[in-house]
Amino acid sequence: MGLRLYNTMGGKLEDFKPLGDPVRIYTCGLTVQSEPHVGHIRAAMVRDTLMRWLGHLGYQVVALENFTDVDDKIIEKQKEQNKDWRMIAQDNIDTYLWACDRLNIERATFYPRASQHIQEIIDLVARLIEKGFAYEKKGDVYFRVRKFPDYGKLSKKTIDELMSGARIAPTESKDDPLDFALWKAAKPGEPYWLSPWGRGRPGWHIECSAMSMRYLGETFDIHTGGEDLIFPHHENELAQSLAATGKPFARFWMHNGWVTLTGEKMSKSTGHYSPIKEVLEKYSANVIRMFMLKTHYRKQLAYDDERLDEARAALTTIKTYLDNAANIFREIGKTSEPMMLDSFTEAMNDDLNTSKALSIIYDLIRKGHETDDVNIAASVEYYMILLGFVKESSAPGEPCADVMTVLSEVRKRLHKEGKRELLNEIAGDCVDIMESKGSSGVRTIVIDLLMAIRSKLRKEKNYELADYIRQRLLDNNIIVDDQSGGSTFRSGAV
RNA sequence: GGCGGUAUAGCCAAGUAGCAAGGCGGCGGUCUGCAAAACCGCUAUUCGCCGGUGCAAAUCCGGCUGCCGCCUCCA
Repeated sequence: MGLRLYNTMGGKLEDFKPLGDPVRIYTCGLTVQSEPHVGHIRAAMVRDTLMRWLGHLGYQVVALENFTDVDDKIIEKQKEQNKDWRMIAQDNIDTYLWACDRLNIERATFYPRASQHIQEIIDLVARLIEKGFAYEKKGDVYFRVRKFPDYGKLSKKTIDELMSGARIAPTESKDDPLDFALWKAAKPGEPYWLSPWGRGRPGWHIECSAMSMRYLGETFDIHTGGEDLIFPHHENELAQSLAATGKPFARFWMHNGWVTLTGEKMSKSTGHYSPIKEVLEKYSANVIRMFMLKTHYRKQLAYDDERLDEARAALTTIKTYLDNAANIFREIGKTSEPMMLDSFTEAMNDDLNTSKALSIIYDLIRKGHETDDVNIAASVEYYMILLGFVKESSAPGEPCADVMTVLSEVRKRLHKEGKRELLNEIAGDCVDIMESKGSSGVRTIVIDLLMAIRSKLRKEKNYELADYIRQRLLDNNIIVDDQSGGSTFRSGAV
């Protein structure tokens, strides 16, 4: 059974077969009027997981993620902050991409911006007017919703249902309350571009149609985004695209559940959100990824420090297993045959069931404890990387000032206590360790040396100094574990 | 009001008909100079409530209730 994805259009799981190679994906990115929060990151994480899994299945992927950098809200911000809208947009884009990189979220192939595709937008609007799906009123252009028979199909709404809540803002001059703006006339002081309808700017929705057509073609494979975009954004995007081209638009619509904070949906318009910048100060990329992957992407996800702490604990279990395995096997290496690949594949093929995929990793770890098979450890590592977790490595050149300081303190104390013999042995140990750890970084070598010293001290029952070394390493976030077969160390941070 | 989603152990969370994955926490144990970690074992006779269809239901059908959301800007 191949990949199956839940398609909002149709509301059920469907077999995924791409139109061709590469698979073409469009992700509705941010309207960049304020800082990115955890909810935005979840949407990006879904695209990331999807891209990684498609890559694993052997597909090439071209993914677009847009920035809507000109809209009503950002113009408001410009007035409020007395700061050019372009600078507001750029700041938020910078923060967002910085966060994505920190989180090991694979970059999309392109990040097109609305403001840089005005010509495509104007052309598309003109095309809709020509076909009779749009009309101009006082410099505004509106999409005539009733002209489009399938309107409401994606969001499962009918024209009648929508009518009850529809309203016309006093400034608008639509023929019908349901019609939406494709192009908006500029008011004094607002950014504008010249168009056949006078000075104006794009409405919301039209930029996504214009940019997806420009880069992916009129029909593409998968459209992703947050569930809150289904209506009106995606409904409108779909209507105007279909109306313009007469061809199918996105074949799959994938929508992720939103992130809540204290029980309510995160939303930048209400100010009720956790900025990703702040979250990244408290939690590592891997912890945040674990937090998100533990829950299926279509479900609501409650943001809460307790949940993040729990994710950290869950991640630590895996990390400790891998660290211990690395100590036992010296090197885990890459696996050519990951174990339980069928189960893992089945889980991921089932609409990216990362929750189930993670449970397979834990099953492997339990097996790993029973059998000490290096391929189990290699498999665990393989799956973790496949899910986008960052592998921590002690790369050569890694800063080692912290542990060098500890070593120098220990030497001084040994001098003071007159442990001449031990000091002599250390010189020999140092050479041995360097020879055996050839490819490791200096930091690892220094820690190994400290561990060797400590073992000798423990044999001499000099627990005071042994405990001192353990404490000083802990101060530097290195945890020492004394096990029956010998002592090991691991990094405390995850 | 209309529409959509959701309800599984102390908490989080998979599971769409055949004896309820996994994680966190808790409890007990092994190891141990101490500590920590690690490991092992235990931790839902039951899946919001009521009714129905099946040999069989957390899973299907009907009704009810709670929570969240959309219908206006939102990932």
